Amino acid sequence: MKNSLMRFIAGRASTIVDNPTYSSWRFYCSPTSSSTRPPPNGKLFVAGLSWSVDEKSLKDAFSFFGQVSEVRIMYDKDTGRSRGFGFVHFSKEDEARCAKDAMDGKALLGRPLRISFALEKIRGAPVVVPRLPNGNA
DNA sequence: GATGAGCGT
Repeated sequence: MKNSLMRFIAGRASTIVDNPTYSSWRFYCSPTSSSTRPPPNGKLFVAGLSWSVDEKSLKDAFSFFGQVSEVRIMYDKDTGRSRGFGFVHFSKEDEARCAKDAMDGKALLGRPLRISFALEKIRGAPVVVPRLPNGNA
């Protein structure tokens, strides 16, 4: 909470970093934004990350919008550097909505963030080819 | 020593 990452998100909140009063944080999150239908999973796909952003920085940044349950950044297996995108899991879908609407398009560590709702990625499950029971291949 | 749209073991 006392990380300086907040300053990259909201530049005007530089004085609130060490203050417990977050009265200046107005993210205009519509509680009932029924205009769009987000996937009710609460998972966010965060791309456009800088290559020097790690998971704890992301979680620290997104924790202001809600309770982040999981943060995953994809790193390259060869170079070990981040691939520039990751995933943020929120406890509530409204918080994910809030974080997306608030952080999408804005810059984190100098690079503009591109947030969208994550897809339903099944772990380790390759795309199963639906075999029709007709047997005609 | 670089790069920059994207959907994950």
